[in-house]
Amino acid sequence: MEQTDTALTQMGQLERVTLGERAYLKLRQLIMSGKLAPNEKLSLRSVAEALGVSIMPVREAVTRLVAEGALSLLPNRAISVPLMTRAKFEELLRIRTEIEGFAAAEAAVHRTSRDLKLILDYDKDFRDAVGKGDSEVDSSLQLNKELHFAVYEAAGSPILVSIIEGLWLKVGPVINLDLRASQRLASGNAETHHARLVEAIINQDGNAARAAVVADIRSSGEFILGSNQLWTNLPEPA
Amino acid sequence: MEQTDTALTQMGQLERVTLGERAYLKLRQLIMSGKLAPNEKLSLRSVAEALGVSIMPVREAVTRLVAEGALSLLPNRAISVPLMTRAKFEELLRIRTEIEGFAAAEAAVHRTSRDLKLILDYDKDFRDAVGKGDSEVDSSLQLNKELHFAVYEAAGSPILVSIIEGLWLKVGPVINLDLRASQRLASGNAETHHARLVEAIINQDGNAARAAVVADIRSSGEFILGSNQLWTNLPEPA
DNA sequence: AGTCGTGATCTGTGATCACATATTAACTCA
DNA sequence: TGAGTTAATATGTGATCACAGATCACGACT
Repeated sequence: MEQTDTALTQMGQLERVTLGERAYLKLRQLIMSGKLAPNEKLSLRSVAEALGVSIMPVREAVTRLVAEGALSLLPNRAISVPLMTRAKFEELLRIRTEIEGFAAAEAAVHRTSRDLKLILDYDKDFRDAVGKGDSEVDSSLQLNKELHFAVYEAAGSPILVSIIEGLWLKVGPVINLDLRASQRLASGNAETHHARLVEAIINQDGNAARAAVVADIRSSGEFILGSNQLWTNLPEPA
Repeated sequence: MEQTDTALTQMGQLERVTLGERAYLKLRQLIMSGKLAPNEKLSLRSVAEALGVSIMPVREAVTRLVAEGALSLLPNRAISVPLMTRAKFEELLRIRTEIEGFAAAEAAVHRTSRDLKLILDYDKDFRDAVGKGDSEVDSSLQLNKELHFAVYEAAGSPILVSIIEGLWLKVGPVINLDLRASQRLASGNAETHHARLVEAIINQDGNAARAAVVADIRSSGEFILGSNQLWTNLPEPA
């Protein structure tokens, strides 16, 4: 079974992406970027038709997303984007500060120079996008996400990253729906927090990195808590 | 829409458990309790036959478990219980101490008297089961789990609990497979840590609760790291 | 008008079929 | 005896069918 290190052994397996996986990624992206509004309902068949596949792959994707809490399966057999309550949002905020703070601290300590370079790049891209103003809100939100995850990846713990992805998936719709409306108010703080975060990671200062991430999360969280009166009392849509 | 409070309004919805859900719970329990050994392979059709259903519910269950990392989908189209490496086990240990420690601290602060009563009950049951010796290893492991989760539930954060469930699901096979062999060595420490944990929760001392849980996790973790040479280098079975 | 039944339509769930691909068995040839 | 090849079996993935239950629209009756 042993082989000399030929080109064959290095070729790497060509990835098999099933339709279910692609449907999952597509829906996931839609949800996380806020393209699907909370309480929006969707059906297997309509999504399947939109994606040009049968309902089977969609079933698989929806099953996963429901298991992760990114979609909700109402007792009436209806699939919907779960609507956020103030209490749940605050719960997520508490958990995120703890876990993402931990990840940032680990990242600061364990980062490689490669990690650092990536983080610096994303930070620069983010500042550029924000500088361009409202025309780049979508991409600046995207870059904000990529910067955060570049940091979390640097912690060298895939499991931790996947946990955080799950949290962002839950909080994604509200964050993006809200911040897209008025990005400017929050982005000013974001740049400050990001600067502190990057500096902490450069200095490999775990506590400072944690503090910066916590402040960033709290800042955007409080902004949304203050600006959005919608989901405070919204049991049912009109 | 408003109704007087008649028997109809109190009846409560009768829960709808799909076959897929039941298959998921069954497999999940098997995995978490170590009944399925790491690297054990299983097929949709064989599981379906064992459960007396078609493969559809099994597909759904397996899909979820794979998404949670509790099962692994090999590139050869084979479903297997993922085998643990030393590095991954240590990674899980680090994450668990952080997250479960946080949950315990929150629990100590936010617990109600109802929560406390439940925790005390489970603690007593656990000590009883351990006292009965090796005949009760399975139930003492089960009670250990229930005690831990009674604590985590007391934090009042369902999302946090589900995250921890995911971690136990990943770490379950190894833990149970190993501890079942020689429960006695670890349980002595466990009782000590549990006692400290319970006391901290009584006193609503968050830091002490966190320290106790962290010590408990580290203790059992190091026991397994020391006793089990298996998965250090086990790329393939015979 | 307001309420209740009734039919049509749409929903998720489960079973079955179809298929490309892996795994294994048997076999051939050296 | 052993390597290479072929036939057979088993696998996950995807599509389609069947069905119970939910939703909605329309109409009848009070």
